[in-house]
Amino acid sequence: MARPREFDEGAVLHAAVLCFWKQGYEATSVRDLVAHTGITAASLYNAFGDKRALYEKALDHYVEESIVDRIRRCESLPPLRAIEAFFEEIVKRSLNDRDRKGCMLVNAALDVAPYDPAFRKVVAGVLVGIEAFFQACVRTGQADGTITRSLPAETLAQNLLGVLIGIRVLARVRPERALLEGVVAPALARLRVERAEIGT
Amino acid sequence: MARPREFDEGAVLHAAVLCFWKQGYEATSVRDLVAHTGITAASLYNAFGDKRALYEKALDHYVEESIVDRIRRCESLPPLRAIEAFFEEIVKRSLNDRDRKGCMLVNAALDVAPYDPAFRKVVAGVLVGIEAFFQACVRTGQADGTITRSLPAETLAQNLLGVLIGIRVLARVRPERALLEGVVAPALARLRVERAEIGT
DNA sequence: TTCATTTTAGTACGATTGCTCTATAATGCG
DNA sequence: CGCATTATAGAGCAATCGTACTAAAATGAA
Repeated sequence: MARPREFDEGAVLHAAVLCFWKQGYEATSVRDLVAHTGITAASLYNAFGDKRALYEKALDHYVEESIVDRIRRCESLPPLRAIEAFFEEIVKRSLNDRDRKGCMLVNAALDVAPYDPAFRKVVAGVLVGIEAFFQACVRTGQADGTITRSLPAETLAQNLLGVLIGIRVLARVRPERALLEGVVAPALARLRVERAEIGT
Repeated sequence: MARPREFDEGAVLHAAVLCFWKQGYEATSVRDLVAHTGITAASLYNAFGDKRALYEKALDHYVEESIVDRIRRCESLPPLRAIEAFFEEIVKRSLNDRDRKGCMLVNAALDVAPYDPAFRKVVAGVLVGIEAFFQACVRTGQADGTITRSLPAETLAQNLLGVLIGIRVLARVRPERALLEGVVAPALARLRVERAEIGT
């Protein structure tokens, strides 16, 4: 047939994720990518298309192995616990994030989404998925009495999504444990059933 | 003495704000700035220094006339009402933001702050100021009984800051009224005193 | 008026950008 | 073994980047 590839596609994609994640789309040059992936520009263009196409694949890769995976790990827990575990992991990751990369998806929301309708759709779609995860948790919790019914599940889920994004942005500027936990605490406290609510 | 300036410094700064706000720091070229401010590159460098210095002045300008001004307008209201009015304005502005510029400060938090310690300090400082505004409102409201005492003022203020940033980011990708109002609603509902709490 | 000083205008510089081209290398099929 | 096909290597392209430079223009002081 033809000459075989000398690089591992997954490894190259992972390296590309790191570049785009750390520096953003515009600030990452094709030469950066060449240096960090270890393959030449020709191979890169041949295998992934242009810079934009590579970014798209890198973002997909990130979403799949970071966000989708986290949701999968959490959604088997009891509903309230799932939401708590989700945020615990987010706060922990944000505080261990030494070079303050934040979340690549949230970065993409301000970096590429506003200037490219296709990217906006991708980012919006993933955010809808996260919101759906929260909403499913809340709905289940409301049914079994572990989560408050004082507000609709949609509304509570939307609030959780907003808080999540807020933490991810805030952590890149003020990565302080007390602050991040302070942002989360009222959102979680709000989910728990009030004493006055029990039995209604 | 010497030849006088032919341009209005404030007008030029305003045009520069629009450029950086709409496109971000990297994506705005000096030629863009020249085109939109109406002055030449030489005048620009002479009056404001390099691109980075101009961005810094533009960000200051934005913060002063957009954020500081909003806080000033709200802080004369009753505490709970001040917070409500603040978020009402944010949601309204986000929905009227046809080209999805979002908030220049929040944009700066992901655009320049992570890569420039000086900018990070500026952004962090303004965020601390917003948090202080929320905290002052909550504290006053807790004192006069209009805001819940079930959580510390610091924590509630931190949550409000996170929600604020979340809305600003979310609005650039999914500028839907129901979503933005859904993000805010639980945060505000949380502030109000519960029936069970009255008289404690 | 002459001078010192600053702004303006336009051009141009070196560096970097995303991307392409040509040439060579490596494979399986017939 | 050729042959078709794809991958790799590295140089190089036009465009754009931030910035600097030179020359002309406009002022108040002397």
